[in-house]
Amino acid sequence: MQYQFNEIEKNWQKYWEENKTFRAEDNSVKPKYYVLDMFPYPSGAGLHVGHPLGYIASDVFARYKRLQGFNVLHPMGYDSFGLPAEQYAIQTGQHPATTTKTNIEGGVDKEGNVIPGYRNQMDKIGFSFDWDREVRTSDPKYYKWTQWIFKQIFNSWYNKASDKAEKIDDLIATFKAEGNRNVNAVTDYEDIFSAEDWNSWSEEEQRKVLMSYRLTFLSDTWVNWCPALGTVLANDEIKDGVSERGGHPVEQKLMRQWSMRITAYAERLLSGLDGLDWTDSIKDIQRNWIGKSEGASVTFKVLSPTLSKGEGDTSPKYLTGDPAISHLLLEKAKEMRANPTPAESALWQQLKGKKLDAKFRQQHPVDTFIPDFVCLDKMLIVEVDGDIHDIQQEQDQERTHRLNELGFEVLRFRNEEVLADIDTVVNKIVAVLAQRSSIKDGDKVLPSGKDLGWEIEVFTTRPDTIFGVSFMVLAPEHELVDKITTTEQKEKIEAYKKAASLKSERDRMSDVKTISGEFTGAYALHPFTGDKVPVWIGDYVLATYGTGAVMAVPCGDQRDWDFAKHFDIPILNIFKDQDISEAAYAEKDAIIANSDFLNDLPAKKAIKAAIYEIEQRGFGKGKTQYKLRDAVFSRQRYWGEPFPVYYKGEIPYLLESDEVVELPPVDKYLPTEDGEPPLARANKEDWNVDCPGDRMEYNTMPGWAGSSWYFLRYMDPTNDNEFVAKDKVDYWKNVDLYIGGAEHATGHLLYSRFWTKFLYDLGYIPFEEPFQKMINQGMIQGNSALIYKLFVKCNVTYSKFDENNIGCDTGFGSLSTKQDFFISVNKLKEIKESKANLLDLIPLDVKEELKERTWNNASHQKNNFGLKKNIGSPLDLSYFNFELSGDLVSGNIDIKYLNGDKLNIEDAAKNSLFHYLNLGIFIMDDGSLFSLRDSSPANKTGNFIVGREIDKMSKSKYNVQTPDELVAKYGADTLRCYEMFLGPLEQHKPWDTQGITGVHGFLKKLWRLFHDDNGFNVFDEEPTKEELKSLHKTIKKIKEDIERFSFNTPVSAFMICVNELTALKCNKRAILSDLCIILSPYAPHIAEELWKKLGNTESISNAVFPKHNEEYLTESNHKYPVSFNGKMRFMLELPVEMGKEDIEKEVLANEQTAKYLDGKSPKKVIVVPKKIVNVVV
RNA sequence: GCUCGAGUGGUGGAAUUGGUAGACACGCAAGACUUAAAAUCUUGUGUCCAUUAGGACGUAUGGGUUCAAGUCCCAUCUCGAGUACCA
Repeated sequence: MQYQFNEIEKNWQKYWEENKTFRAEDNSVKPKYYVLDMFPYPSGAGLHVGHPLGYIASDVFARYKRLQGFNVLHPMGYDSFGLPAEQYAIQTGQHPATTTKTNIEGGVDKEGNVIPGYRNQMDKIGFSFDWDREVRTSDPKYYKWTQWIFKQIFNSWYNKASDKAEKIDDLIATFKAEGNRNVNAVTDYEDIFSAEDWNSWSEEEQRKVLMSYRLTFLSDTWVNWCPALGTVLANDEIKDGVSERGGHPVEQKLMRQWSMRITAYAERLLSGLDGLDWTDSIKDIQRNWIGKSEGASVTFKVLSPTLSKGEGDTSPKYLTGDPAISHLLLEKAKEMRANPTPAESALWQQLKGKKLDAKFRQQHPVDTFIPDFVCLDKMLIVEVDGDIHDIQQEQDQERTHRLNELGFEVLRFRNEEVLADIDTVVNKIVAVLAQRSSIKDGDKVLPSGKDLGWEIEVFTTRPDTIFGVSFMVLAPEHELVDKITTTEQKEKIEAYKKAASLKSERDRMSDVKTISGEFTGAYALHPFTGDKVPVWIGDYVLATYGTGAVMAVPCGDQRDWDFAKHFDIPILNIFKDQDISEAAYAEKDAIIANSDFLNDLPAKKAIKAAIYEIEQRGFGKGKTQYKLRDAVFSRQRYWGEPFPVYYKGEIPYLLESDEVVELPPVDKYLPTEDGEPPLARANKEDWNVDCPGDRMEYNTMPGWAGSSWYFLRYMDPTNDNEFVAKDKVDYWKNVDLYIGGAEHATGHLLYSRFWTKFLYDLGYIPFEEPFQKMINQGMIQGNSALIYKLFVKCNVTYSKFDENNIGCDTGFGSLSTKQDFFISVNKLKEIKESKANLLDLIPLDVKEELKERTWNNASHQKNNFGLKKNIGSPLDLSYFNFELSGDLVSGNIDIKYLNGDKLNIEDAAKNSLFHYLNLGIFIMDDGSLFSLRDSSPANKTGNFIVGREIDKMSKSKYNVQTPDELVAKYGADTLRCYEMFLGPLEQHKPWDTQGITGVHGFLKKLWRLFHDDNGFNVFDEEPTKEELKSLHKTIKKIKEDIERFSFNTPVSAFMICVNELTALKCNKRAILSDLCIILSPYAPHIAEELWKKLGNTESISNAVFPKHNEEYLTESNHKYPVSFNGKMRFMLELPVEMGKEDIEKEVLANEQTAKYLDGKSPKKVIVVPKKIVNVVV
């Protein structure tokens, strides 16, 4: 009786659907288990054999868990918003909803192509999905809740104090009551405001401030703009500088965008990884992406250009007022001098005319102020304050602070003090003057001028190396560059900036080797030593990371070292006993030297000490920095979730109603002429909601919005009141096993962790991580078929010279053969190996014909020259020259025309895509020629072998293998077992159908165990010991293998078991029943069929996975491999319970032992009971 | 460059904690059945030497630890993935 897999599989698939066999119960006494596959995007191309690989593995596991008594949730749905459907809509004008539906449910597209439909394809493979829970992200019933989550995020801020997201209402209450002074939030808002400030602001102003706190916010951001796709892309959607989808160029553009403040979660996203059962590689990728670095931020003061020249400007400057307002200041000063207070007047009498050995000026403008008295040489300011100063102390403080920054010391006296005891006042001034050095004495004193007060803030992970700083480098885009550059360097700096800006992102990335930079002419002050440090610009410093500036430590950083060497900047060595003459020493294990208070400390301690000291002295602080950027959340696209947002002017508001905002109809899926996103084409009345403002939001959400929370919706897919009911999410909790590709490491897998943590913070779900255990299935690669074509050309060159040897006519022409030549790949190899010319493959008469034709073709020149064919050389006066050449090109051919590596030429040529095969001559593997036009197929002698290449499986390579064909030919059970049998799930492997016959044969063999020629043939006899051993050995192995997610080895185990039982001619019910159960996760259809034939009425998925019985596995004897010096020589069967000494005796007594001892006596005998014996000679 | 992973027959791969390397399957070869083909079945199949008996060599390469290494350690090479001037 034959194994009719097609019929069996159809019947059981129908049975499962009708009986809802795989429905998951929301409330069950059974323990829960949640098995999830990554969300598929339903493309028109349908599934290829690579897609179901993960689904089969998860299905095996889900079915196994059911047999183990778990209530299993194993759902499937579609991430159905996305770019391809929209691109297709733009091309064909069809609504993406229509094509998406066809891609899922099957049908015929506009061009008449049959679309199989994801659902139909999956059904054919016999998955145990609970289809009642299917979700589609593009369904308004689904995206209603995506919008709802967006609203929650909009209405939240991140409280660093509690380290979680909180409601924005609480923050507003705080602002109202006490301003933001005590708020510790993740925000880009830098100012401090009071409750009064807040309450005095308009709603618009308040909303602007709140925008800086919300976890999703609108801001002008530099984004990756892809002109070809007409939208922005997230960092993870770009690979190698081009868009991941389509490979289009990407440029930087400043746009007003929604962003998600994922950076608030950077630390938790990082630390959360530790508890996850994911591969190290994925964790590493995420760690890398988050990019945490700890260190310090340090501020360097910059010297003014005058001093920076090197020699310094030592003469005190007379004009110290802000040049921008100098005329105002001078006028005011004159006015004040004319009307001094009595105290001012009294003091001036003591100070004027160098009475104190220092020249004082009265009412002299400095910066934007007019202090009462100034000594420019000693940079001392003396102020005499009246009563008015009692109520403006804050302003005075600020003024003093500013003047201090400029290098001035400020002495303040009160009116009464001066009038009461002027001598004491003067003495004080004299004392201070004596302490201060003259500006002429050194160049470290900052001269006055508006150009001061500049600072360079840098971030460093190695504050311990701060004494090794010998220069600083700014990114060419750094805002200080223009200000600090000296006039001498201006031209060079401008040229460098221009060159750097012209370099594209890709150039900058690819050209990391070239060292370039330019000196600004300015110097910074080392905060510890006070040394002058030259400030350079260089494009190895990125404007977008950190502060866009670095303190360069050439001895400890290779890039700084390279830069210093290249520009001949001194390299200070601050490491004890380290040679830095050839390269920088970047390891953190060195001892610090030449570094003041850091000397003799190991790096780790030195880092702490340095940060402490930096903080103490107030020019920096310890800081942690992340590479992770806030995630851009707007797409200028149609086919995505609309935002529940409208605008009044420029201010966005959330729609208050809970109603879903549906995608409005539009006339075209293209941007408007003003460059607005497609949704701008919809009028206000086209939307299903009332827009209370000026307009709706025109952007849509990115692809990752819907997929960031879909695993929650499966728990409660039809709930109209909540995104998921509390009791359901409390029961199902997070995903126990997640199977999918590793390509989402920095996208979906990071974003869904972010949203999960957010929903957890707000108390909606009871867990913080969405996917506890994850397995990344490897890619199944396509095995492309290549056909090689040789173009044969005859090139002719000719030259004619006149009597004076001057060329008067030259030319070039070429003709090719009438037919192309296709070459069997083995012939190509032969030629290559023998290093012969490819043209040797071409028949002589063809080459002669081509030369002849080329000669005739050149008739005009020929007659003109009066020359014969093939004569002449460049030395002759006039000549023709012929040359044959061959160009080898390869093209892909559809793998369905292959039998092994042999091409079925006749069938392939019938396909319009490969019509060119009709025009060619095939050089077969035996060297014979074949042409579809000239010879009949019967005359064909050899075979035509194609080249093979491992590629990504894709339509354009004609190497796609669909599961449907294989299911039709071998059945779903065979496909399932074969895909698992191919190798470890995680590994990448090329697809090859050759081995599938072996797996198919195994299922046929299984079928024959239950049947003979007359039909079903199973008896109730008592099983033998061997039969029980074979079965229980297999039960044990299957359980162990599945539980450690080794999906390939069980298939071998089943084969071994079936082979053994076949050899034993076992047809006993007790054995075969259990075999059916353990096989059912892999081959569910045949298992169900045989289970039914065994007399069971319920589905095998309700059966219980049998427990193996150790008793059947233990044997009385063990076959010991006996080794001599580790080399296995013979086997010796001994009783299991025999002790070590007895085994040793037995082995040494054995006659074969004598042979291997070769007369020597054994030094030592190692006996491992039930394992091995090793004799050391 | 850095990080992670992997290198086992002609091929996919197995060997779970150091204990018989190459299970299972493909492919190939020979044979059986058949008019023939397909299907099916049987046998063989790491490499080399040897008629056999048997032996030598073998898990990318070179060292090491061990009674014993595909497995552990060190160095090197190759391939794959991620990332890329991240301070």
